[in-house]
Amino acid sequence: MTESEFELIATYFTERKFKRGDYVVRQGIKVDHTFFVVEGMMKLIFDDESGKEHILSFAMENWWETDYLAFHKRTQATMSLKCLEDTTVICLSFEDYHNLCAAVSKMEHFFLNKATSGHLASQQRILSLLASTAQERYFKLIHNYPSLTKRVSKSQLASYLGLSRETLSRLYKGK
Amino acid sequence: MTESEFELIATYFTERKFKRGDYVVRQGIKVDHTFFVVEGMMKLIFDDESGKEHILSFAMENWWETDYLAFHKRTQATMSLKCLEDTTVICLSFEDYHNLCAAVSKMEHFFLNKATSGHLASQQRILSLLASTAQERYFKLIHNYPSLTKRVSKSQLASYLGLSRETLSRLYKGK
DNA sequence: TTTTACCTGTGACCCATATCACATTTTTCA
DNA sequence: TGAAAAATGTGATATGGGTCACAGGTAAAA
Repeated sequence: MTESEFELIATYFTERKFKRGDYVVRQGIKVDHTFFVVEGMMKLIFDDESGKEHILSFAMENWWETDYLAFHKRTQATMSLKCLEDTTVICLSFEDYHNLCAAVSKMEHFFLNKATSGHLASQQRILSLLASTAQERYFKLIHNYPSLTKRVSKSQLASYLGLSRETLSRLYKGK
Repeated sequence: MTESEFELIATYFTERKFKRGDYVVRQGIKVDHTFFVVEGMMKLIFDDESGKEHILSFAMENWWETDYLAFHKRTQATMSLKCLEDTTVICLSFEDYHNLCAAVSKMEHFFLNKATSGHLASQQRILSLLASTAQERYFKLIHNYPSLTKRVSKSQLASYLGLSRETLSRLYKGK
């Protein structure tokens, strides 16, 4: 990517800073942007009717995240994006996302790669939900993302894995 | 899309026909192609150590499917793609996939859309595995894909939903 | 530094779903 | 068309993981 391409691309972006606990996207509110994490960490969550929170993903440095369904369908969020740490993001609006793809085919290629690997990762997660026990899923997670387990609480991990914090706590007796 | 674009694109594709029960991709064998379903139906499955089959997706007409992880990483399949009906597919090799994207930016755009919607669908499925009961998942499925439930057996649906066929059978007493 | 909120572990008990076993019906294809 | 294979329903029983409850620990914020 050349200097001039980089400068062009930079004009599409806006930087914003959030505090731990802040919502970047909130359930019920229209989603106009997708966000790139420069520094910090967020979680993409769904709060169900019973008040339970489910974690769809953790977004760390260099990840793009938003409520993609709402972003692409131009609707209200059904999920929220909440900061687990003070976080700096770069914002890209829906319009600019498409303008950028049209203007710079390298960016379209880049987003294709992102979408593909996102799809792959989700598929692997579905597989582990279908085929693995709670224990296997937990050990696979700490094996594949050791840094994650150092940055988030056990309760958060439990919610990501789809189990109760009590059950997670019982999985590593003496481990 | 113009006539000449269409003709160019067509040169990248090869048609193949398979019988019900045939494997299009087989666990352990290198994956060189992605497949577009012209007619028929396939399932993407993972067979675990205990011999249990898990269904990752059903590929019906107009869907692209393969073991994407193996396809993109240029490795052996960890999943299989098996025909549920006699099926006609169009094959696109890894090389041609990239050549085509580079040659025809509309195709790259098209694949970006596919990957994005694939990612969205997977995310919704993860959410339903995390947040919904077996019953809710089953009723959501027949609501969202009524045609699917008419083409595949209950055991296959159970496997897709991540539950035993016995449990599925007990979910619709009087329904 | 103190207060307050959040996080973690653990026991007791419960329930949704799995497993096993068997009978019956439906579909496939030779 | 007839035999073999696959799909389905249903009872009995087992179990992984959830829920509730409480206590002690750790971190954040005023």
